[in-house]
Amino acid sequence: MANSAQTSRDVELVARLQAAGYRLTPQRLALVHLLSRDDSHPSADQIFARLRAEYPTVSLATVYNTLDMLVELGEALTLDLSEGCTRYDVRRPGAHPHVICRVCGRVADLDLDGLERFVEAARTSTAFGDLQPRIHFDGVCPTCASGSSRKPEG
Amino acid sequence: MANSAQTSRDVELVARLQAAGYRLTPQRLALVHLLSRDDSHPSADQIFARLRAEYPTVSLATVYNTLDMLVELGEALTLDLSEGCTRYDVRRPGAHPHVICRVCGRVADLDLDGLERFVEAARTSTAFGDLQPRIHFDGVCPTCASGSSRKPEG
DNA sequence: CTATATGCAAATCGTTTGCACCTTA
DNA sequence: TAAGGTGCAAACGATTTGCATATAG
Repeated sequence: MANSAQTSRDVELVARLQAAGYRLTPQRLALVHLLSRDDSHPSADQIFARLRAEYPTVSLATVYNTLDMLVELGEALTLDLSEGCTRYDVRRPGAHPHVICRVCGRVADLDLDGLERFVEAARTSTAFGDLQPRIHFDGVCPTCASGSSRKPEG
Repeated sequence: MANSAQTSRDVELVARLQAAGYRLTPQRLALVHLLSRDDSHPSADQIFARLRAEYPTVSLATVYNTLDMLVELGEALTLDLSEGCTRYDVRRPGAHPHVICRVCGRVADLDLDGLERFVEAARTSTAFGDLQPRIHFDGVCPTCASGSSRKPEG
């Protein structure tokens, strides 16, 4: 247990899984442990690769299964950022805006004043009901903007 | 020409293509004509099917090529709505919010007061630069909410 | 013990690509 | 006629699925 300090999110997730009647398999525990500490908004593939490093027998199918399970429980947020793959936010499962760097793909959470007001404006502007916001901004992160690995403009 | 009345968008697009040095092939003209009148935010597949109805020899590859071309010219907006395929908005190419029905997939444009203010708030809240908003809301359209084809709640 | 998970490999499906043949300008 | 497009079919890559084996409770 030396290298597996637990975060409160970690404990919370395990409790949720158990409460929902899911079996606590080693694969799930390892995944939850990893995800509760990872704020990079990783894709399934990235999660798979990282998990494999400490757990060489896990399969990609199990990663997908567990992610689906977390999404179902409302404990994971899916991000469709037009990259060709879905990325996941397990640390902050409530819907919130993100920024993604169009050069390197880095994703960051965004806390915006006026978000509530904005969503409220949407609710009163459409006949559609039960609205859930999906908000992100494409941009260029400071590292890429400073030309570290690629020029800022084409 | 009886059934091919032109919209101003149609004419505008043809002019843009020509000005950009693209050849005006029959396939491109048919596609542009169709897209400039279609406000359903169709996917490439749907566009392909509709185009085939009047033009049985077009290929899906040409549909993708032409869409890419329009996106490059800034004349088409891509929408990634977590449906497993990209949808396109060629009628209003400027970035704007959308609503999508999570039951039937219908998409509608959304005009929101305070959008500028909101985007401005985002620009001042992150170190990322050159932000482009990607905003949509999942919801339930009036038709689906009224239970026409499925119950509103699980 | 047995319902549930896992791992593997094959299947799916949207999108992209390679290439020989056409066509616009 | 020559640069650029087209259609077809094969290739790709993310995700899903079927199924025999393993295991949590």
